[in-house]
Parts: sequence; C-alpha cells; structure tokens
Amino acid sequence: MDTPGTISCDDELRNWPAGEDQARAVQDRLRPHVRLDEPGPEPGFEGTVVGVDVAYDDARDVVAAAAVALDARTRAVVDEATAVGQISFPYVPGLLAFREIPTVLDALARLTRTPDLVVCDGYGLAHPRRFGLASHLGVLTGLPTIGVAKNPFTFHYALPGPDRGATSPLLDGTEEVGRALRTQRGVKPVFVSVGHRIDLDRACAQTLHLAAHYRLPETTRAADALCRRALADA
DNA sequence: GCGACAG
DNA sequence: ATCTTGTCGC
Repeated sequence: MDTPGTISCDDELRNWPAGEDQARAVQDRLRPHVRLDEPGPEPGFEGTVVGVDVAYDDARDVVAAAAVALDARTRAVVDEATAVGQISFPYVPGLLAFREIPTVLDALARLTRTPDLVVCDGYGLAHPRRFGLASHLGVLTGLPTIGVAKNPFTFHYALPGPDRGATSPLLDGTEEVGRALRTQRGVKPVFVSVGHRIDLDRACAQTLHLAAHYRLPETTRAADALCRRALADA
C-alpha cells in the first residue's frame, strides 16, 4: 500500500498499465501525491537544471531518451546521459507520460548527480486530469519538475504582449492551469505549467532564464538534439 | 455523432 | 513525434 506522500518508483514501473483505462486509473491514484505548496528553486540558483526528451522509431519499435544537465546559472552543459528501450505505450492524448517515462527514468539514473529541477517537453498541471508528464515524472522521482510545451493542447489563452517575459493565463474554462510565456520578442509563446514541488511564477522564471537565446529552453534544445543522436546510433 | 487532441 | 529541400532573412 502507498504511504501518504510516498510512492515507490520501482513498484510503479513494475505495475505499468497495459491499457488506457488502467493508465487513467494510475493518474487518478498518483495525482494526490503532487506537491503544489513548495515555491521551488529560483532562477539562477546553485545547482543543475536537467532537460529530458524522447525520440521514436515506430518501425523499429525503438525509443531513445536523453537527459542533459545544465548549470542553472550559466546554462553550461555539465552532464548528459541517454537510454534506449522499447516503446511501452501508444501515443494517446492525455497519456503521454506512459510512453515517455520508463526510458526517461533510465536516462536520468545515468546522470552522475541528482538534478535540482527537471524540465519536460509537455505539460504538468495543464492536463485533463491535472496530471501530465511533468507531474508524473515529479511524483516518481520526488524531484521538482516543470512542463514546457510548444502548443496549448486543449486549453485556451489570449496572446501575451509582444515583449520577452510577457505572459497570459492558460485556461481550462476559468481555471488557470499554466501560462503562455513569450520567451523571445515577437516569437510565438511557449506554454508553461507546474509539475511538482514548484510554483507557477518560479516555473515561468526558470523557463525565461533557460530560454535566453531561443524560443525553447536550452535544456529542451540540448535534450532534443541528444535523443535524436541516440536514436540514430541505436 | 463531430471535432480537438502535449509528444 | 515523424515524413522532408530549398529558401527567405538577419
């Protein structure tokens, strides 16, 4: 049985859901473990921010994940790791975590130090059941996580102002589940949501600091490039 | 029933 | 996510 506030990552992996109904049940069971009461690290803190990403080859049934650790202040790459596996779940909107997490966990385990913050491609709280990829990865690892997505999924938003740093609420009805964040002037915004153990203001501030030169955070760009290389070499 | 739908 | 060349622009 689960102890309140504690889950076993190994047990969750052992009992990976076989179908969509089971997967949704897992999300409903794990959702109460998400912690939204911690402010999380400030941008530029002493430590590492890790970007994770995954690439697929459906024809070969191969998935490659990458984890790239950056110095949180300077954004210099300080560590990186990859992992290759078999595709464990089809892509179903709302169930992305079940497709990505097993291999991502492998890659994270191969880093030489524990991340202080993990940046995911996709969403955390901004999810039909408030438990997206970033929330799920946060609960399984216990690490602070955020989600940075390239499109608004099923949610609505007004375009933020044109300046870098401008934001607007990402809405599910009237509930703010994340924010549209302009990381570069005049460039389409990214969509930030909280995963685990960080608040939305800090999640946006971290994203802005990491996206100093491009639309997407350096963490995401580095992890994306690395997992593609890992897939090609697999 | 129809359309929308992170990666 | 992935299939994919050249091309317009700073």
